[in-house]
Amino acid sequence: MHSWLSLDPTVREPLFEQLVFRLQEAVARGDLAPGDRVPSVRELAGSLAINPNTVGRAISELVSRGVLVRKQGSGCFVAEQPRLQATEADREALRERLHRTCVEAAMRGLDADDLTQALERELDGLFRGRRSA
Amino acid sequence: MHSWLSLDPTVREPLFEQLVFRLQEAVARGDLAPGDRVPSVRELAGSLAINPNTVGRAISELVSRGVLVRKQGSGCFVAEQPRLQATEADREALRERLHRTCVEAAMRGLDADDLTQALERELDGLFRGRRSA
DNA sequence: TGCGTGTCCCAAGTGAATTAGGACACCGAA
DNA sequence: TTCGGTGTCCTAATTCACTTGGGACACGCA
Repeated sequence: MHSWLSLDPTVREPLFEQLVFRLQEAVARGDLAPGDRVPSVRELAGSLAINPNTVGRAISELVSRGVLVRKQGSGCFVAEQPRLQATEADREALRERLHRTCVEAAMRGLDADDLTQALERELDGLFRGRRSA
Repeated sequence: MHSWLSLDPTVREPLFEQLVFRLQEAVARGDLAPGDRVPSVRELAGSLAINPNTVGRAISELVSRGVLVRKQGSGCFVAEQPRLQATEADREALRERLHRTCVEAAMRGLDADDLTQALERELDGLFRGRRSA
């Protein structure tokens, strides 16, 4: 179960951040649809062999982002209606992230075409059939 | 001096990684051209108010990436000839980074067009006049 | 009522990052 | 040659986030 989840303890990225990303990835890909119930904190902790507190921290992060909602006594669920519109802070964060990606890529011999093509492929895999307008 | 440098101690990103990126950014923008001398370890440490060892670590990272070269007794310089071609590992790292960026963006209400446009703007600012082929 | 759920708290261990101080080898100019 | 500036390396100590372990409480549902 939870085959869409797997954490790497050897990487420097904190476990809770890895879990945050994995859960977002599952939602983005549709493995977890709006309204779906997320495995319980203790269940996730058991199958991932990590501490329930660490799972709870990841869940809290996603709740604060509006990706998940909590129901005291019942469990956590994927938000029924995903974020409608991004904030200016979100767009600024995206710019900063892409800026870093471009600089790192340029220093490793990659050019503009490499970046454009790589992004296109990623978008094809993720937004297939949901491209806006 | 060194107006192209500024570190933020409040952010969780390690100082030496921030410095690595800032130096790469300076090279990518042309603030530091191939052959230019980088301020000395002790000078940089002084103006940034950080430990010389931390600066040395950042320099070492860039030397191992081929961005800088060291000259014992003279100083560090921007490599005369930048990386010619990227390795497969570089491309894989780029894919992974873009994948994360796309998932994060999707969870915040941004769509494919937002990503494409943001990348285009970034490339315009960075690769202006150097687009390949 | 009872069980499973999320939530919260506190203490301890672990590891990376950073600092501090010192020492050495090399280059170039006086 | 001498000397100052440079990169390089080492060790110790500090700081802080992450993670764990254990326990406790409130809530919802059968």
